[in-house]
Amino acid sequence: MQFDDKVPIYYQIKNQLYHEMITGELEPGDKLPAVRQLAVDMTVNVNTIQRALGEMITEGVIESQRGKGNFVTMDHERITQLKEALITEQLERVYQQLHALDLSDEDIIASLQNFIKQRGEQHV
Amino acid sequence: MQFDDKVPIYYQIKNQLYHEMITGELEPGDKLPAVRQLAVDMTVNVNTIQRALGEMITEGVIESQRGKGNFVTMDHERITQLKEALITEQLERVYQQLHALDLSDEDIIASLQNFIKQRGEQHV
DNA sequence: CATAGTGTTCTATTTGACTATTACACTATA
DNA sequence: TATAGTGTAATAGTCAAATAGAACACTATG
Repeated sequence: MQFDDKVPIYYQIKNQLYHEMITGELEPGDKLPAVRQLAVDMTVNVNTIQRALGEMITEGVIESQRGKGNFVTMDHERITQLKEALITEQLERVYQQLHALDLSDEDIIASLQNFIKQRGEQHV
Repeated sequence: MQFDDKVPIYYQIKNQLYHEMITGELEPGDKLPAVRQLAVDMTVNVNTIQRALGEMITEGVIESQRGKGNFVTMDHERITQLKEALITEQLERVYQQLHALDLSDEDIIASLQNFIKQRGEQHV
């Protein structure tokens, strides 16, 4: 896995796992790979995995069972909330940033539409 | 100035200065505040300012004159390129992130439009 | 009950970011 | 030419993130 060296790795791991939970790659009740396996997969130290999981356990999206493994919460509602929160967070950020670059609301939408359009043309 | 503790401060300072150059708060040829003044304004150490400016000097957007001060490049073209690059960077990132959250191209545009609409209603 | 597979905890070490402080180099000007 | 205002550089110290490695606690199972 490749990381952005401007953001803590444990933080990026959290986001990665969030994504898997939201896209359904990981479903409620699913068992996560063992921490040592995750560490290997992500070419990262076990402690770093533990740090990411620790926060997610505190947040209630993952439940840990000593000796058994780590499991995605059965609380579907929580996953839904998580997705909404992540989306809003992203939109909020890009809005703030582009607004700071002097783009109006209309400019922002137009530039995104244009970006996606061009992207579509490139990736055919 | 408030910083996001997930990203290096010197990096956020660079972005702040970029923004000022792009919005016209700082124009080509303008003299920047003295490094010690910037340090006070941003409640940050001089070395941290220096680190940010150092990179911007390397990039060619700021020119330093020992004993005189730091100045925004006279190269308008460079500023324009900078703005384009920053916008694309933001769009690229939000697109990747929302795409990873299973949103289609249409979903992404719709959610942004909806976000801006709701925001407009709130901030009246 | 031994063993393998889990999560958990702890200590030690390294690295990058940031701060604090001081000194140095150059420019403008009273 | 002295002084104030600038950028530049160097040293030392603190802190958080990450790594490495070991040990411990619990569960399942042959």
